Amino acid sequence: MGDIPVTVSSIKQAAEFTGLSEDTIRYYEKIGLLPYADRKASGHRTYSKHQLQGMIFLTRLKATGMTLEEMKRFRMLYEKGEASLPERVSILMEHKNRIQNEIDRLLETQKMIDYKIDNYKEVLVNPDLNNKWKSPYAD
Amino acid sequence: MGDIPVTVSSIKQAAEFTGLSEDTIRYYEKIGLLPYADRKASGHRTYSKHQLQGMIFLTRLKATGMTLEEMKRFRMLYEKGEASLPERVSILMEHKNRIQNEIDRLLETQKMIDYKIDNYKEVLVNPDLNNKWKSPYAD
DNA sequence: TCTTGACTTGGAGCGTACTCCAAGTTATAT
DNA sequence: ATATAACTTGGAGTACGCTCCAAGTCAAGA
Repeated sequence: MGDIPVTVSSIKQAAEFTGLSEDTIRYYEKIGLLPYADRKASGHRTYSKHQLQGMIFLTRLKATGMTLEEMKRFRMLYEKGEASLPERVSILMEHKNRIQNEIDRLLETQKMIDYKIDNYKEVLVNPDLNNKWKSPYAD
Repeated sequence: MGDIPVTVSSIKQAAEFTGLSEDTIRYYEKIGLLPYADRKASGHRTYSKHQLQGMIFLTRLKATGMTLEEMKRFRMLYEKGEASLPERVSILMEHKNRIQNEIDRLLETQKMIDYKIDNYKEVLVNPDLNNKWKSPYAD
């Protein structure tokens, strides 16, 4: 006995679930980032829970700076099956490293902003400081 | 006695120092994100250390997701002088919050990637798991 | 049956942030 | 003096990631 395809969602529901717009989902399919979706007899797209979860994962990758091209490459590897697992692992690890670098940069900038806010607050309390003492980033 | 203008850098040196391209610096000036730069008699742009530091600060804001429009607004306030200090502080604090949210999202995604990599590694060790047990994000 | 809303396709258009180019001027090294 | 590099301007073009539209089909309730 074969699997029963559990294709439950319309594109509208998929959009609600993933936070993507319907247009964006169609666009992703058009550029090959998402596989050609199953259609009902009417031609309307239909999505399984599994596919929706895959889409959510893609949105996480996108939200953390992966380009559509890289995501597409990742999906292509997935389609190739198990033999591509090591390469998929290395793509994910590389992306994780990029995320770490991004976090480091964000933390540094937060510090810089704190420093600048402190300067601003000192000037607010004692405006004379504004011209007498200029720190880096004090402008 | 007036200040001696310490305008030392060419646009090329400014580009090297800030990591922006020369074209980008000219573009920023064109859209009003950077003030109209001082020129030498020849018409060539010239930048002071102070201006270079301001540019570096802008690159930090940009690298952490601030749009050129927001940065422009920040600079406009700066031009208005001290009266705009409270508003500048609030812009910076808001941006700092956005950075924090971004950091949180990045950390979450890192966790998700770790989870997925772990699944992949289990499948690599025992390929039978690939079809028998599908976790979320396992595709 | 009729109407309203959801969906389809292909393609055009858009916002952001550059990036490149042409034609001309200025600076510098030999 | 001359060649080469650096710079100027205005404007056109590009890359990415959507977003919108027109014209038509399909679905579901009154």
